[in-house]
Amino acid sequence: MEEFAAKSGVSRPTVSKYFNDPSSVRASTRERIEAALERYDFRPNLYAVNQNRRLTKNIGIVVPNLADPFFSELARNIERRCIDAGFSPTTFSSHGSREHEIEIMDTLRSIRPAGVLLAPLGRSSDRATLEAFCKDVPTVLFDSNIEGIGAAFIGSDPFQSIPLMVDYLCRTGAPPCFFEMPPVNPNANKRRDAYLRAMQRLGHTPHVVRVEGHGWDFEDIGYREGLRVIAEGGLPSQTVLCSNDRLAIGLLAAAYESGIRVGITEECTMRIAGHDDHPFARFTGPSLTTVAQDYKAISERSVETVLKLVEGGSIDDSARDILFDGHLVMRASA
Amino acid sequence: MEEFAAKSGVSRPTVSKYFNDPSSVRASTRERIEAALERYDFRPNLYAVNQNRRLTKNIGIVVPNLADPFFSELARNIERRCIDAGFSPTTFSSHGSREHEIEIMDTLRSIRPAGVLLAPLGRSSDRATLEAFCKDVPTVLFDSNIEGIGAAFIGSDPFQSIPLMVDYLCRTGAPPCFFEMPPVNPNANKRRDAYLRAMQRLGHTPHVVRVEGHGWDFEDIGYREGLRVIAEGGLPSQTVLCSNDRLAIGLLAAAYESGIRVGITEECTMRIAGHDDHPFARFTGPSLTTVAQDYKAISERSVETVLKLVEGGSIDDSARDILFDGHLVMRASA
DNA sequence: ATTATTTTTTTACGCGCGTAAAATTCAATA
DNA sequence: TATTGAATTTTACGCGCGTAAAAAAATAAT
Repeated sequence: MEEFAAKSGVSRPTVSKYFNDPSSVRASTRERIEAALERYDFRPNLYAVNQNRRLTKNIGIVVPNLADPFFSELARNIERRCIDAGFSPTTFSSHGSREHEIEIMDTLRSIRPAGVLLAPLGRSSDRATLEAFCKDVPTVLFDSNIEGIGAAFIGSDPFQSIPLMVDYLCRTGAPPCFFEMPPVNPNANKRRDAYLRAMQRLGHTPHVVRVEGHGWDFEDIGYREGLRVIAEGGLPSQTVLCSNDRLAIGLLAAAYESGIRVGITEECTMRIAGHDDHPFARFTGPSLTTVAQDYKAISERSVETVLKLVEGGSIDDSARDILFDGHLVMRASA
Repeated sequence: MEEFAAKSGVSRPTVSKYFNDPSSVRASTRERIEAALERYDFRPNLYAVNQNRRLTKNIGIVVPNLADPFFSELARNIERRCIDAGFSPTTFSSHGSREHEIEIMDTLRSIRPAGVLLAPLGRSSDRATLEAFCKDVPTVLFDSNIEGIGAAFIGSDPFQSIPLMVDYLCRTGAPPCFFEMPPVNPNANKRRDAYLRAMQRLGHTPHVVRVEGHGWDFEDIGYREGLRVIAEGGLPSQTVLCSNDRLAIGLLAAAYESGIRVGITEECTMRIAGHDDHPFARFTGPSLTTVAQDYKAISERSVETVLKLVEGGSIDDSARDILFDGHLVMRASA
């Protein structure tokens, strides 16, 4: 930087200032630096910069499972917004495991992030670890909430989205049963509760089909348990609302294999709906009717919130928990 | 570290040495450091470490599209192996765009990686950029090759895997046509060529169905163009070998929507096969018959190779291009 | 007990930059 | 032209560590 400053005819601290904020130097100075930049393509050493800055420009993003296209899309969206705001996002995946999540918190500390966007595992999370982390680093939770942790939470409102789907299903055919696996996070519980409430409000008897399974191979659980439940004739209703799209995708596969026609048309004997609008939901056979989460709003608000924290702002209570509405995506399966 | 060294009763350089390789200090010294570590949980500042090391322990991983579970799995596998070898992997996704790929190369330079594992976009890649990069940083290509770039290439052998599938399809029914989109990388071309060759060898007339479409939304292309081709009755054979699984997933959706029964059983009028054993291929309706790439072997060898380069080894010609065999995964669709 | 070897300590330097305070220059205003 | 305030430069310091060379200490071999 010393050399480069000489080449551009300004002092080193001025160059340093330029790289931290080009608009903070006089226009004529800026031109000189940028002219030199063309010729020598100098760039500050990332490690030296981060070692000396009071606060890095790093933003950590943590999702429970990057192999899930839902989180992959969400993470990508968030990354882009961070970059546009002049920050350096780094995404981590907990791979559905508590140990990984803890490991990531440790790694995060070592990169000294200005802020973190965390979609926690949920039930598998180690509360103490996350709590300690959030005390040290400005952290915003998204997708899945853990009470009392993080400066804010941004997600979807199951008590809006689930009734939306239940209403639709009841209006267009038999009232749905609810297909779920042991909950991995609070969302799953809330979705079930929202289902129960919505059914009761409409005067229908709710039926929850809880199948076995653990881990994050949701499709596999939906498929295996779907095969079993169908074979045993154990579905209390031929309209099935699944706790999430991935489970629904598995159940669709099971139905297909069992020779059951799924869909809204006359000749079909079963209806299956999901929740989330998973990127693959368009390409199942039949295409999956679902409730779309508002990716855009969630990622936008999450980044906004964490950046506000980073810049020293505080979150007032009205913005602590933000829940966005989902919207119905009607396709062929229900 | 100064303080911590005092607490553990050894000198700072000794502590530094310990963190670089715990086995490089005497056992008694090591115990004293680790005892102190329990009480004070000190950890070296990542940025200071990386600024001063001749070579960082960073490994860059670049894939064309992390939203594709195929690459997501591959990347995860590679990451784990890097960590186990004592390195710090960071994964980047080009998101299917040339600009992103170039941007990533730039970012990579700034983290001064010891080595890089690169699955290039292929045709959209900027050759000059990659070439320049590989000259500066030990780089191993995987999945998709670009002639003359990188120290080695690790991938699958389409001239083994495609004939495997073609043989199977011909043996069990009508010879397949080949369903492809404009190739995004050399793999796609090689797969088509391998198909042509395999058909000729078996004495059948090959038919390539090339549909329009660009970008990395393969399912969408398979679906939209599938619908069109089916409606126009344009498939030269009712057995279709798709260039990759994602295209096949789209085509399956199109067939379903067109009321065509796909599968190997009597009542089915169409067979569809894919290539890659995409994580979702098990859950399509019907489940997708495909050729599995050897994830494990590819990731293992890729990491081995780049680490060898990093540690100063050189790659002899016999290891420059490594192609692993795929294996047939027979499911319901063909 | 002496020598040879390994490990550790001491000493010293430098990595490439951020940052703070004081001194200086500059452009715009009065 | 004098004044003022902002922008810049100068000066100086420190971040937290790696690393090299020489000196000292501990261990192993003779």
